[in-house]
Amino acid sequence: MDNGNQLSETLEDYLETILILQNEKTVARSKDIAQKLNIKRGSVTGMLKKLAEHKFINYEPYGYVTLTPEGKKIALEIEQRHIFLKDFFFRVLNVDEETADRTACQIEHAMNKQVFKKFRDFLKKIETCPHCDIKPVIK
Amino acid sequence: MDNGNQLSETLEDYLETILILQNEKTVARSKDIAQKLNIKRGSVTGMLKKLAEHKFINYEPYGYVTLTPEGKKIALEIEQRHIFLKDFFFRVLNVDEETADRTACQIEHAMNKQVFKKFRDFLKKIETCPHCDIKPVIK
DNA sequence: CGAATAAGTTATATACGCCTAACTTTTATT
DNA sequence: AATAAAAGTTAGGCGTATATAACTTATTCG
Repeated sequence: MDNGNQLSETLEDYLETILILQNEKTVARSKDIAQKLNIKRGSVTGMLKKLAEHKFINYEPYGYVTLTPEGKKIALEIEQRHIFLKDFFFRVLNVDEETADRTACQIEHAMNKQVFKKFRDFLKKIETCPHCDIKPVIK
Repeated sequence: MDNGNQLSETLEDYLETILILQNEKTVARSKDIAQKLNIKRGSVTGMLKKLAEHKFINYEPYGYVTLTPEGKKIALEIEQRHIFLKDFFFRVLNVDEETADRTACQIEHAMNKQVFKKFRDFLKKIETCPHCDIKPVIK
């Protein structure tokens, strides 16, 4: 079925994870990707190949994984949504951190750019309201 | 993998659809479920069996499908979230209706009861704020 | 350096949810 | 009632994403 060039949630999660690992430890390793995503090492390889086919990552067998500019763009987008949404659930709605994180992780794929922007703008607007007294969402 | 008795998004969608069809046409038929979910008739049968195994629906081959009390409870829950979320995206955030609906359809599965309640209470609170002047979300 | 360990890969298998096509049952038509 | 059409089912297949286990390559350390 034609997915309109749209990445699956799973592949988006891989890109996000690779970005986080790059930031945390300078390089993303297969083992660490597996650990973050809570899957086995063996399952990672095939996905990396798929991401490489789409030119979202640079991948050499037994080598380190890095994001291409295109991959990084997507990863940053997803990461930004994740951070914002988690913060909203955690700080504003007062959901426990683990649930906030898990919920953000799913919703970040469901909101497209347009919807996310509108949601962010909406919260920006009301967070300054003295009457509502909303705890600020970290930008 | 143990899913902790948690229904998949897909099965939740089936329950929601069956509920909607019951309301629209008094009975849910395989053909209409397929149409609503945008899948083929042949794909529905297996899922109905699965839902019947879980005791979420009453299912007899070639018969009508009805929700069990347990199934209805879940369906109502999901439907409620859908209506609320769609309305939020459509009326409050001013997202186009089709996108609002599609986004709600995904997020309704991602927010658990606790998170959804907090989100609803949050919006209830700010929608009354004269300063913010939020268009009301229909209850 | 060379053996042991760690990391990565490959092949095979499984679960899920969909499709298609052929078949069966039910319903409608005359 | 007979037959055609509609609805439902079944069997087999596919794509995605995962697991396991055996194997290969890299790294570490005595």
